[in-house]
Amino acid sequence: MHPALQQQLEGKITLTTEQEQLVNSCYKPRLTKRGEILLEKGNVARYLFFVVKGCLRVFLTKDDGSEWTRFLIFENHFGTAFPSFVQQKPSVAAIQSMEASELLMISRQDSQILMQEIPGWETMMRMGLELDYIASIERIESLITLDAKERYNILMQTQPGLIQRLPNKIIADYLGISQETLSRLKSKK
Amino acid sequence: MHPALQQQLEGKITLTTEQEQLVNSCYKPRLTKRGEILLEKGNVARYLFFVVKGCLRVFLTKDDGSEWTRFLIFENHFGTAFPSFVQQKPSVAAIQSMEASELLMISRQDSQILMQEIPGWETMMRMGLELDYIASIERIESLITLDAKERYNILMQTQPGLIQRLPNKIIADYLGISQETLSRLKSKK
DNA sequence: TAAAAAGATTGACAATAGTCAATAAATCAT
DNA sequence: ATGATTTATTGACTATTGTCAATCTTTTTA
Repeated sequence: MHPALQQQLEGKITLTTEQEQLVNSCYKPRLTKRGEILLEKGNVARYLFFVVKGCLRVFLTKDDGSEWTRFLIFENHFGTAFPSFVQQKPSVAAIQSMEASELLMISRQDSQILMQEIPGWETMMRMGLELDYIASIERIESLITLDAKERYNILMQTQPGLIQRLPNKIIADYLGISQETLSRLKSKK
Repeated sequence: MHPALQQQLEGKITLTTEQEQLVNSCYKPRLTKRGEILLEKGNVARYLFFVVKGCLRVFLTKDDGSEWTRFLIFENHFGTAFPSFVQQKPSVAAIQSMEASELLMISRQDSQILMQEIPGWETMMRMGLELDYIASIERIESLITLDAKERYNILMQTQPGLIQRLPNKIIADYLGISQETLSRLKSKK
């Protein structure tokens, strides 16, 4: 099993040899180039991605060409265009690799097989889901209660690496502001 | 079993008599008055609520007295101050009954007992969680991609009942705008 | 390394939304 | 019903953020 995945399971679940083989057969490795599109808007998100190395972004596009970053997925985290993946319907969001990345990917069907076949796997997934949901609740809170500057300050405190690693434009999208506004915030504070 | 809860389980899970008794012993009924506080900020959210009749709101308060509605929970939906409930830590949000309401409530511990004891219960919870998470992702999208007027129009299309039922102030909080702005949007469109 | 491309900053102005205050309307309780 | 309280609307002004354009900087690539 991939060591990064192994580490992810540590303390949460212990697998028999057969179970480990099943897990291995479900997760497919994938390498991406910087900028590579993993899912186009309008297609169904067939895979859940685990980022071993690199960074993905899930983003929205409008007809006028503007873009909005819905989520960023860093090392040792799972992510995908979630509504599309769960409901297996066309995605409104696209997924792009922000850096040359190393991924493990699993289909919805295989994910369900693991939940059925491996006792404790669904519990692990459910608990992961709870944490993702909590993170998204906290993002909603910051969007409705804070102004742009406060949101930026919090991001700097909680995810300083993110700011160094990604272009301004992406961070601005993620915060729900224009890149010019972000640029001005940075000089002000 | 309460018919509203029964209906909720329909098509998702079938219970034996013993299982049904276990479920019944876990869900406690509660009646609330309009305006009643079910959880104060700073306390741990011990219960997940199922709204049989009425409406709850989960809201944030700041020191200056301003309030923000994080979530609204209507008939036949589950909800609570989720981060606090899952992690059993003090809540930043409070919960209030917006109308005289009829609720069923279950503790985190009892919820876990049901997931352990009843095959399929955790799957049902996990799938419910997926849908809640999707709803929150869509709310994030609307907050970062749409302006106040667009958000209000969508709310009017998707939840017209909500607008008639709740005071302006609450809807404004929920949309992340001031009540004056909401009042102006309503006359404009 | 130089040219080209992409990204970041800054200025000027416009648009959106917030705040404070006054008034009007609706709801509640006696 | 009626006075009291809460809620909603409107006006005037302010603050925040967005847009467009120009310039500067960094990164890529040939």
